[in-house]
Amino acid sequence: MMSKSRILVSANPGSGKTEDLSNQVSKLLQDGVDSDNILCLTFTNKARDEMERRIILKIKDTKYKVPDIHTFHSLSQSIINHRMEGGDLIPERFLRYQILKSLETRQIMNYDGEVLSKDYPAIVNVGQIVNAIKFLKSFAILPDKVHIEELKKNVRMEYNNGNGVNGYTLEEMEILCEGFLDIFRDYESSKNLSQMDYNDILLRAVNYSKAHFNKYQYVFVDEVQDMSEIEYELVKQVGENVYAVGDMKQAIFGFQGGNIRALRDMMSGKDFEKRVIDGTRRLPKNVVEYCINFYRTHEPEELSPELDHFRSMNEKDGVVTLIRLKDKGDMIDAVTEILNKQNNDESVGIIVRTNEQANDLSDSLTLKNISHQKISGTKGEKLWREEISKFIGGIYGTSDSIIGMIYSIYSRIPLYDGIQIAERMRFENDLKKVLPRELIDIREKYGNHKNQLLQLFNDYIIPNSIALGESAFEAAKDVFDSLPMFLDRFGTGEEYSLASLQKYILQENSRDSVDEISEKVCIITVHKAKGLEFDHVIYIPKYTEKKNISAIDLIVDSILKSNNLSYSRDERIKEENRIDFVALTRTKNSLDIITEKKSSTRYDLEPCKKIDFTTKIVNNEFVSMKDISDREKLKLNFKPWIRDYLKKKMEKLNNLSFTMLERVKELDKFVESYVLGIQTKSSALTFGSDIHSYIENYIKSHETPPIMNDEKLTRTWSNFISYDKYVREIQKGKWLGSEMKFKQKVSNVFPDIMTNITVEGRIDGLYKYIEGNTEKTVIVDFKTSKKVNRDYVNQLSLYAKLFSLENKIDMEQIESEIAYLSLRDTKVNINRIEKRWDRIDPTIEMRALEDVKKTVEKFVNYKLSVDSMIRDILSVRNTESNVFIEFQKMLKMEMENS
DNA sequence: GCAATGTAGGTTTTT
DNA sequence: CCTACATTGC
Repeated sequence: MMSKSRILVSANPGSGKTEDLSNQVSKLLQDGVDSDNILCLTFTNKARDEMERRIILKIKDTKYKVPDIHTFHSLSQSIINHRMEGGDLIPERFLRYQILKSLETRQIMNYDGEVLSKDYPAIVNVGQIVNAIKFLKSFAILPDKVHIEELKKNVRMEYNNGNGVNGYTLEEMEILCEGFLDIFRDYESSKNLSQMDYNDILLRAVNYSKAHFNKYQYVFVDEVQDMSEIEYELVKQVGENVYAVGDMKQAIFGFQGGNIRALRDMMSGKDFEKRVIDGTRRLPKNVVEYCINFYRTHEPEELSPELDHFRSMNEKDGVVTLIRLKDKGDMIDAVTEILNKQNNDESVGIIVRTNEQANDLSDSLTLKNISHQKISGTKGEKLWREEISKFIGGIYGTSDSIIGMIYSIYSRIPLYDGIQIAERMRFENDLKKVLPRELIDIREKYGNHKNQLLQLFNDYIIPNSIALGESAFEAAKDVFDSLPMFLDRFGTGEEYSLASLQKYILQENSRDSVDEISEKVCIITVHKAKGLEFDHVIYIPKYTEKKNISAIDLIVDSILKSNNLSYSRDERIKEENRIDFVALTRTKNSLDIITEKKSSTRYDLEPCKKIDFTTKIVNNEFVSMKDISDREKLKLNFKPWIRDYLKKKMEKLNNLSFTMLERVKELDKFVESYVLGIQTKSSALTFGSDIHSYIENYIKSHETPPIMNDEKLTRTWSNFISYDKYVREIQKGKWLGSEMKFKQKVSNVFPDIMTNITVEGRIDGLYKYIEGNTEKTVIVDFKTSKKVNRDYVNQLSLYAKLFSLENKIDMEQIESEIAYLSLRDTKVNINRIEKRWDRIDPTIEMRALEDVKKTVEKFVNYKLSVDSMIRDILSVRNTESNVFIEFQKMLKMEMENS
């Protein structure tokens, strides 16, 4: 083989890449090359095992030793170990937590930790930054290679060319650039010498092998199209002769640094001898034709000479079917119908684009009793981490967090008992009198979260997780494994707190998946399906055309650019085509593509059969695995109580507040706060109440607040001072009071609502001024919200009405004003906190009062007819509250069984 | 016909 | 989280 030292083999899907590699290896051995001089490299452990299996098969009857077969990471690890520089792999949770901490303490964004941990794509969040850091490091870019002025210049250029980021001003972006660099630095310096992330392993190996490392004579690389810049570097350093096999059309790991540029260079340059493997054994004729057509249609510019060699050596014709759904909800029925037609002995791969799709589909198939396997991602464990966090919160915390713990699944308290306990806790200070004995014991025994945390996991959380099922156990074990590193790093000093521990626990982690395919029907993402084949494939794509670049992507692109590297937006679109190509080429027989009709044109190519599918069954309600098992359990001892409880609870609620009214519009929150008694306090709330009490003291007794060392507090306060100036000097007004409570009968406020309940409001500030000959009274509500919100008008309209009734002043003489003291109209914290005061227009105010009236009516109706409330509770979707879901589920069952 | 309300979507993929 | 667009209600 090695007439020339570097060979690049282009191999179409199913053409026998691994087979070719193992053949070449055994040929070398037969030619007398020593095993020790040969190295095989793969990307995944799975591929490594497969390669080993094939080679052993080839040489099993010979005297040859199996050569080194490594993944890129295991090779790197062995190089590092060789240099006595071994280290610990840092859990990704650590990485994420570190980033969250930097984002928060440096106040880079105008959001608090909870929001920054979620993946709202419009907001620069932890997930985006993790990806960015990993991506940059795959190009060997560390903070010292980020030149801030260059970076900003590139960003400015994009903005000047009209390629800015939606929702971010140039000013924000420039500040964000600095923020990103700070976070990157924080992250790198947070690790000690022995701690490494995946990219550190490669980076260190490259550096060490540069110094000196015994080269292998021959290096074989599988899936060469997925190689990142540093992996390419490593190959060049460890091997003299290179035999690389890959397929550019299957490069789908660009997000991970998979660098098509390296492959393009190899293909176009003269360093490598180019070869192509002929034919495909896997794919039947029609599928091959379809796939060629697909690639040529969507990538007309791409030179892919190996496509001319993409010929089926499979005697079957095969068939491609495009199933066009009228409605997205029909998908499960389409899948079911296809599965029902399958031969039970043959394997079916249901290939999806995202883990979320995989989870949803798997749950639906379970509901239909269709046995299958889901090769899962790691994102399904969020719920369990939340439950662990809530439980720990109550074990180590006080008051409100104990109520949270009572409702957590780990307390093992049934919902009914939980409600009773939460109720009693409001009047009873002695926990021993209300909490179950076991929880009291746990609080006492493991009461110190610094020292007994791991023991608590050992003794209680992990055993209980086992009882809760596999995914609960996986989640708990995963959290447990990553705790020592947290305690070691952050467990000392002032920054250690229950809150920081909970933040750490709530972060996602990525783990190696070890799933082997064992079922005939298998749900799998495209990326995991790479390298696999099935008798039949059902592909459910999720293709989205529109691509607005995100803030963090622009920064990453600009950093690459200033390092003379590039990963263009075009490349992102091309990768999407390749992802489809990989999915389409996994089948040995038939290929079914299921897509919504409106987005089907992309796949409407010859040769394919087209079917328009509409389901006969209408009901496609989402129910999760957990629901099913719980339901079964609950049916065993079922005693209806929720309806009565809700009724009683509603009967007791006889005094409305504005917050309560707001919650009526979001019943999940209403149930949480007023039925279950769970009060959540956010940092925004603390901030708001601090400011409000400063203002109260100032208005009532001219007290000035204590020295503030918080930027946001200081600026907000200074905004209040300018408002005060405006009131006294411009309006010539006089403060009359602050924090004044008013209470009225609802039937006084809204005469056509027949009820005995009352409504209450608290006015933040009140002043009067003279206009012409009339005295005007202004009621003021101070807001520390980031944004102007038109709902506030409703609140003020109600308060104005309450005030006019209480003081028998005509509504005409009352004006209301919203004073925003802490407006931040940007996503990035540009260190500016704006102010504005809105005098409310009387006509708008009247309309707003009508709005309030509707909500009050709704509330009164709920009190009168608990069944109408139940109906609405049952129709709530998309809630984030686990307890509410539990409540809803129980209620539903109760209603169905009564 | 317009306002109020609901909901999708903003990629996402993983050694 | 925030916006844009679709659907529903009066």
